[in-house]
This record gives sequence, structure tokens and C-alpha cells, in this order.
Amino acid sequence: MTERRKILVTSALPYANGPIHLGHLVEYIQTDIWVRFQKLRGHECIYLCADDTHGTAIMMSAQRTGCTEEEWIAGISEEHQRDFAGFGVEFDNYGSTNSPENYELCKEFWQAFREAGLVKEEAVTQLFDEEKGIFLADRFVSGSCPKCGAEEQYGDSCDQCGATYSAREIINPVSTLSGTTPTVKTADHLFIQIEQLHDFLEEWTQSGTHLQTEIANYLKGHFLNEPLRDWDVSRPQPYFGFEIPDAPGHFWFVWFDAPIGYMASTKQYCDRTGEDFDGWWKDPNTEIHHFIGKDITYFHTLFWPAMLKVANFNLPEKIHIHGFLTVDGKKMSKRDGTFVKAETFLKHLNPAALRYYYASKLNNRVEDLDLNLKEFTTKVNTDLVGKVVNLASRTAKFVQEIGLAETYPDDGGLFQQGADAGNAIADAYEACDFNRAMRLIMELADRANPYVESHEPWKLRKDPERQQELQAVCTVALNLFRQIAIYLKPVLPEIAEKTDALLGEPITDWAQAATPLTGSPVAKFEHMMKRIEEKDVDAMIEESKEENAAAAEAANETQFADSPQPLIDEPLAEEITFDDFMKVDLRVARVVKAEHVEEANKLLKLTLSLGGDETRQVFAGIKKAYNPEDLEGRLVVMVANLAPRKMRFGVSEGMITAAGPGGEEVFMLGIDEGAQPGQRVH
RNA sequence: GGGCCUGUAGCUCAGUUGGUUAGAGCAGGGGACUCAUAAUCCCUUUGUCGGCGGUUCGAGUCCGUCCAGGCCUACCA
Repeated sequence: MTERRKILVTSALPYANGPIHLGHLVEYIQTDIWVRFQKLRGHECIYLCADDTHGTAIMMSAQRTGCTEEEWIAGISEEHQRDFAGFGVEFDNYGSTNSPENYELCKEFWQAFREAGLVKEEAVTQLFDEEKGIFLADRFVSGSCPKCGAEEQYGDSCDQCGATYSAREIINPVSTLSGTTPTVKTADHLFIQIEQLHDFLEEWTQSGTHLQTEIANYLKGHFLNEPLRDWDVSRPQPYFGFEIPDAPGHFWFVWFDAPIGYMASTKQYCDRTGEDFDGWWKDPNTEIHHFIGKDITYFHTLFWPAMLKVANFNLPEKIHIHGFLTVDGKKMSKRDGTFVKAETFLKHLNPAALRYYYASKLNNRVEDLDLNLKEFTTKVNTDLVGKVVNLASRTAKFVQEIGLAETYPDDGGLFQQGADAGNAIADAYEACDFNRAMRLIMELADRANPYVESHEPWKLRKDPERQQELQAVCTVALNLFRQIAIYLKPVLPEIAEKTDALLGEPITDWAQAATPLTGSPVAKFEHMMKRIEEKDVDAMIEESKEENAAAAEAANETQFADSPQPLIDEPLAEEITFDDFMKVDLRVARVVKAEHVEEANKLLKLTLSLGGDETRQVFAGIKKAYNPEDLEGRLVVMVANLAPRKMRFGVSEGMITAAGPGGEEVFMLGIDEGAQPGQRVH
């Protein structure tokens, strides 16, 4: 075997502001599998993580629930760790960015930046919420676009005209935190002049070994083709974080201290085990691997290497970047019940099933992974229960009393083939191409079952003369099974443990897959894995839906807690008279035809009937929210006397009434049973 | 607007540096078996490899272009 590597692995630090869900788990399960693989290969490998605990959002959450930030993050940390443990994600240390270790390390980094002369102070003018007493990040500001005047625009760009601008230029800005009009304030911020590391970053990102190629290209095209802007790493108080020692009243921005949290967690690990911290972060023979989602790419591929470089620590050997999770082809949705919390999954289903399913779908590219619930059920049942576990369950009891044969019988080369496949499987694991690894392993199972089939042990056992033959066949089957269990151990540690119990020989090393077990006793076979029932999957989705509904209801009950956001986004219009109102002729109409408009992103072409032969053609911006086929036949409320308007695709002779900000969030007005097309609404 | 990625059987995907009649699993159809968690085994149907054009003796694989989908576009987590 190759020499013993020293590998430090991390997953992204989950933000301490919400529960772990199936989307998070893609990353933690992926990382955990990789780590367990490395450990099984005999390498020295540690897996570190921590909660990411700083920033405005945490402050707001603590405030809302009436506890201190420390209490808030302690509660979340406990939940997170419980959920990870539930899925067999095993960290060597789980820390927090709000730890003394992290503070000390932040100081060290900061000192290094100061000494390198990379820190610069500059005044930043920002909108300020007087009521809450905080500076407003762009996303907490809404108002009208300064270019086109479109209302309800957030932050620094307009989704109507595409203009980008500073939040300060927004017309009639409103703080989305308090609903008040923000004032303009100036504060000093500290910046890191990262451009001075441009050449280094160019070389590091483009070297071809540390990043996936699509990521390297992306960085090259977006950031490295122009001077890197200074990175704003401080926030004025109030802010939940670490106060910068040489700049009282200023705090490190959450993204400054978050990645340092990887190291703080290492520090805790070392303090606990007596290991040498520098051995992990300064020894050039140590490999550092970060697993992250594509959303935090630039922090990990530009800022983080720059920080490590300046502070003279090891650079990452590889940043493994994965895509997001979709469920049944769509983004996870609370309304559809596909936003499943880790906790909810565990109530209904076996975590091993998810580990295997993810493994069977993961590759080393930055693609999204789809959890197809139907496929999930059949794949896990067929592969794991039907093919793999079945090998043991169909043969173990035949040799329960006599144990395995003393010498390994002739199996036609099956075991050897499996041993030979070990390297290819290991390569796939190493490259994070778990999908390939799983396919290779299942090929072994697909060869093993026909072996059992053709040797018919169930017939042999009835013939007292052929007991030796029976023992031979079962010895082969159980060894083939164990070989598979070894290869699957990174994904399914529990199955491996149950195999240990069955055959009495612990699986501790990958190399064991090359040597068959002989002469050992065979214990009574115990079920290793239950089939997934479709009803359990349904129940999980149902419960997720209910959780969402309950949360929404609770929000309502707790003192009319509907968000003030809609009114903030669109304040009430000027008062009108009854006569004014009567000018608008609202009518019930039936959608008799609904069709897509070629070349239109948002529009559907609707033919509305007002009863009799009276019809209107209306173009409505609801394409992203409704399917045409679902609309046909439905009653809607339309503005029937609106002046026709010529649009690019034809004339629109009215307007459908609907609420919501637009895009996918459009909610058409319905009308109760009994209304007739043509009736006026008043 | 710019950039990146993807588009191969009903579904999920393999297809290595361009080379013979394009593959696997699942699903579907037919049969066998009964040891096993209605598991397993055997046989079997299906593809203008997104469209068009080009390079080549030869392209799913390279180039161009168009179409569709996804994602990104730093001082937002």
C-alpha cells in the first residue's frame, strides 16, 4: 500500500440560524464517506467542523426569541450535532466560531495582515436603521429603482431593468427590519487589499490541482481578469462577533472568522488528544481538504487561500465543491413538503438509506443532485436489501452451526475478481466519484447472487452426503458478501459492524477485502436493513408539509405575526371615492384557453370568457407560477374595462387580478362556488 | 448583458486520448426458482447520442452555430 498520508478534512460550517435539512446533508454525508474511506485505507485523517455563529442574522434571531446570542447558538449547536450524529456523520471535533481558540487565531491572522501592510481604513457610507440601531446590508433595504423607477426593488440591482447601483441610490428606501426610513451614516471600515495577492491567487487557482476545472474557469473569467477589489472585513458595532483588538468598536465580519473556525476546531481537537496543531496546519506533508457548496465558492477559493498565504499556514490541497439538492427535480419547497429537516427524516426512515442513495448519485462535479423519491425507494431496496444483504440472509443460516470452511473453496475466480476491483473502487472513492464506486461494487453483488443461484445451497442442505459442498458454497457467498461490506463500509458503517458480528472478524482495513475469511464461526443471522416502505416516505413528506403549515399558523397565532413586509414593499395607495372604485369594472371570467407565448419568459396568453360569446384575450405575467393546463376552465377575476394595450406579442384586452411580488410568487384571485362568468365584482 | 455547466433509452446515469452493429441499473414484458426482507436468477422491448453545419478515412466523443434547462455575476449569508 502507499505511504500513510496525513489528511485534514472539513465541511462548511453550518450557520447557527436554522436546522439541518436534507440539502445540508449532501455535503456532510459526502465528506463523511470520504473521511471514513481514508481512515479505512489506513491514513491518518481527521474530520473537523463547527457552527458558524456570528453576524447580523444571528443577532436578529436572538433578539426575536428574547435570549442572548450565546444562548441561541448553544441551542442550535446541540441540535446540529444531534442531527449529524443521527446520520452517522462523525466529526473528530465539532466546535464553534465563537470560541476562545477562534479568537486567538483571528488575532494571529489579523496581525499577519497588519504586518504585511495589507490593511487599509476607509470610510463607508451606508444606510442606517435608527430604530434598530444598525447599519443595513443591501438585502435589508427596499425601494424604487433609481434608473427605471420600478418599485419593490431590493439591494443593489433592479430585476425590472437590470440596473445595478448602490443601496444608497434607491429612491424612497425602507428598512425591511423595522419598516422605517433609514438615514445615511458614515463609518470607518477596515479593508484587506487582496489585489496584492493577485499573482499568487492566479497561480494557485489555475494550477489545475486544487480546484475543479469549471471552478477555476469561473474564477478566471469573473475575478482574476481584473484587479481584485479590497475586501471589507470589519463591521461597526453593534455586531455579534469578535471585536478587533486594535480597532475598538469594530468587529470582524463573519466571513473573516468563519473559515478560521476550521483551525479553531483543529486546535480543540489537538488540545484534547495532545496532538501538535502545527503538524496539521504548518507541516507541508499534511493535505487539507475542504468540502463546500457552490454558493460559498469565492470565499474559499480566493479569500481563504489568501488569508492562509499571508499568515503562513498550509494551503488547501483541494477544495471539493458540490451542487445543491433538488427533490423530484425541483428546488426544495416548504409548501410541497420537500424541505425535509434531518430530524423529520430520522423519524420515518433509515439514515443509511440516504447515505447510500446520495453516494450512488454523487460525482466530483459541481452538479446539482436530485433526490427522486421513487427512485430512492427502489434503488435502496433493490441494491442494498435485494442484492447485498440478501447474500448473507440467504446463506448464513445454513452454516450457522458448522461455520466457514477451513480452506477457501474454488469459486471460479469470483473472490479474486472482487479483490482486483479494489483499486478501481478506491480510485473512485478517492476522486469523490462515489457514483462510480457504487456501480463497481454493485457489479460484484450482481455476480455473487447468480453464484448462489446456480449452486442451489437450499438443495444441498437436504442431502446429508453433500454437507461439505454446502459449507463451501456458503463460505463463498459469505466471503463475497463480506468483501462488498468492506467496500461499502465508508458509506454504510452499520452494515459493516453487523457483518463483524455475523462473522466474528472486525472489518478495520480496506486490505481485508483481498483475503477471504476461513474457519470462523457464523453467528445467528440478524436483519441488517429494513426495506423502505413507500408509505414511510409519504409520511415524511406529509409531516414536513404539516410542520410548515404549523409554523405558519403559530406565526399567525402569536399575536398577528404576519410579516409587515408586503406593506413595506408596496405602501397603501391614496384614498379614493366610491365613484373612483366603480370606474374599475371587475368581472368574473372563465379561462377557456391558456397557452404559452413563444419567446416570452413571463407571459401566458389567456382567452377569457365573460359568458355567451363575449371573450377577451389577455396576456398575464404568470408563466412562472401557473401551468396553462391547470388554468383552463378556472374562474378568475379580471379588470374588464381596462384600455387595450398593445404588447410585443399581441393586444391585451384586460388584466387578471393577482397578488404577490411576481415571478413564481403570484397568487391569482379565485371566487367561491356559484359565481357566473360575466358577473360584476363589487 | 456577460460567464460557467448540462442536454445519450420511460427514469437515473456510464461512455476513457475520435475507431468496429452506443452501454448499465431501475422501470416495462416473458419465464424459472423458493434459501432469502413478494427478495433472487434467466431471457427480452426501447435510442434520428438536443437541432443544423463543419473538420476527418471515421464523431456521442473535436470545432462553429442555434435551441432548451440549470447556475453564477464579490463588500449577501
